Amino acid sequence: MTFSDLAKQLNVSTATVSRALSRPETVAPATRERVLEVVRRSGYQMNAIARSLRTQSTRTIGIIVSDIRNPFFSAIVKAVEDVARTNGYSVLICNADEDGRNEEVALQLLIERQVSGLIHCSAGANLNLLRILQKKSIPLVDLDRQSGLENVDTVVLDNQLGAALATRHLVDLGHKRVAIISGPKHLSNARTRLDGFRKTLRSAHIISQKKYTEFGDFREQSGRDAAERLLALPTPPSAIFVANNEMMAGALFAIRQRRIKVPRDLSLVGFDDARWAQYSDPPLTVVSQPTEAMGKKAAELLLGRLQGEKLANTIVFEPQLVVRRSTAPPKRK
Amino acid sequence: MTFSDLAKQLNVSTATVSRALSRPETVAPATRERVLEVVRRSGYQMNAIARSLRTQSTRTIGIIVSDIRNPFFSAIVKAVEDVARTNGYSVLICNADEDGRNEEVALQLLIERQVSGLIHCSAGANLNLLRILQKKSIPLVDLDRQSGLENVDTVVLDNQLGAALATRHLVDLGHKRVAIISGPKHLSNARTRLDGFRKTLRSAHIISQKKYTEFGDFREQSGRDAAERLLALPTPPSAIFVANNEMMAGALFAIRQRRIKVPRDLSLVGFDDARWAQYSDPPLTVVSQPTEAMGKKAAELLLGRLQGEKLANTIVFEPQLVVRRSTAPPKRK
DNA sequence: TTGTAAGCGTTATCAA
DNA sequence: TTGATAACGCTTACAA
Repeated sequence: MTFSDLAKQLNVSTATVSRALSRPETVAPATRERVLEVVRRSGYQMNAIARSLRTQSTRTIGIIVSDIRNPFFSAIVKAVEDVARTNGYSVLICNADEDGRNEEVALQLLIERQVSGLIHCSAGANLNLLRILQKKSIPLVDLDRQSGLENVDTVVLDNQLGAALATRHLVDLGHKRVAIISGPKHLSNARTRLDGFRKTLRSAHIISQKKYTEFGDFREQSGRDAAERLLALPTPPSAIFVANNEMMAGALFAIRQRRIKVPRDLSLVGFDDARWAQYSDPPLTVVSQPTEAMGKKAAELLLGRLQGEKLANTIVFEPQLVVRRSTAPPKRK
Repeated sequence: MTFSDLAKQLNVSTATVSRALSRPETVAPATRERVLEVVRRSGYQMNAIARSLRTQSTRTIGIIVSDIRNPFFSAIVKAVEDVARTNGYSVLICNADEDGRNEEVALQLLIERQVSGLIHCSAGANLNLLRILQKKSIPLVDLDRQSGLENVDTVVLDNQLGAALATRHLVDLGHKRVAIISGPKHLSNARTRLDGFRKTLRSAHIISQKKYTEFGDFREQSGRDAAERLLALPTPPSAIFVANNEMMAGALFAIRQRRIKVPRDLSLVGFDDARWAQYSDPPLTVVSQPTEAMGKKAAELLLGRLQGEKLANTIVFEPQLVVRRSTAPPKRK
């Protein structure tokens, strides 16, 4: 059923039907009622595709996440979908699985589908593709990870501070052999965390040793592998800072396999307070970030842009250290 | 940039451009190359909205989940997105948050956006809206929860068996005071689990007592409340079967607050093996379900339908009991 | 206040 | 093999 069917039935023009539905105040009360009544009775459903083509607006926001199974990103998606839906927008979701090629495909797709805006929280995207967005003046917000584009709204955590909080805590407990399982070098958030870690050690006059610096890819398996290597060292670290929750899950696996007691033999600080961190054995000390708030903010910035806001904003959220029971002073030798 | 711009530049008609891109074999090799070359150089991006309007096909699949933060659903979404993307489909995601009204809004939205098909894993939807889908012959697959519609593809777990496995395990350990924290009565999966629980108790000649049957809404808070009530009983249960992972998280919270020792004072079996279940203290005994496989299957059934498959399939997956350390024989009095 | 008609960017039919 | 043109279902000048 289309407007023209309805129009025939009502003996009015399609324009009137359209107006009655989209801008009711521009239609005489009597006709308006007549139209709306028939629309209700017939169960007519607007064709949003046709409308989008005509208005050049899909009211759809795209989101690319790097790993939808990571609770950090589910929380983001939830928040984004929430503000989208309540503002009459829909969400096209793409999962890059921490893989740059998937991300390119996704980006391509979203551009073709004419999304009104994009929330981007994924890997080292193809900058050229992202620039296409800008050329088409499709607003973009970088979330959690910075693409490096100019004049882009950005929502991030103060990762440097987060890492510093974690490291400081370890240092204050008396740890000297402090290791890090960092994220991949091409991601801004990983780099900043590593940076905060190093600076804090330096300011405590501890030399951050190369053998205590491992790199993963933010996924579980890599955390496990990195932990294995660390634990196999002749003098293994007495504390590890793991730079995201997925790698922490992997690290825990390795640690349990070796029957290492946390925190007696090894202190552990994680990044991002996934729910399981508090249920874990022992409950994990972590740097927590306000995930839902970040997602919400990102969506709001995007909507703001779509409503004409000119300037790009950068919002920095504050991490918090949540001390639980995976950290303790090091064993004396 | 549009076909007509390209056409002008190339001195061909828009029809030729369209053909060169969509059905290259229908165009003379020479012109084809010429067209493709210009398309590449100009960085032209197809407008999928216009195409959708003309072809009456959006190649978009909608998914309504009841709680995206629940790892069960993130796994589903991941799997669905995966097979969608590799088949040239996009995914419009809606999060109902276990709320029927949100679900209606979402459904409305997805219909207007002309999704090619819908994967439905949410609450007791409005059957009338779902019927609209059928009238428009938009294929629908029920995942995890059955809507009650006829001739609909369905992917479910054998919930009855799952609950039986869990209950049997408890009974075999010698528990007589076995409680359940069930999901809401209006959800098919909740009902079936409760059913399996009751039948198993009966077959073990244990009367399932009303005071040991609590209902939640599959969300964390309700699990916590239900556990509180159970634990406040004059003779509390010696074992609880919690019918989903979110409510388990809540229950755990209540249990820890009361400093009840699991499994010494209380045995616990959960439903769905979220990752945290194995990291929990103690690691949780759970009924596990092959979540990703279920999501994948659902997407495949949907694509099958879109490719012309006539008959509705029902696929039933098998749960497995994973025994960890939250269950033990009851304390002797 | 309403109607007419053009137009959004594709695809598909038909003719050349 | 290619081109002219209608059509998909809406919105919006502009005219009546």
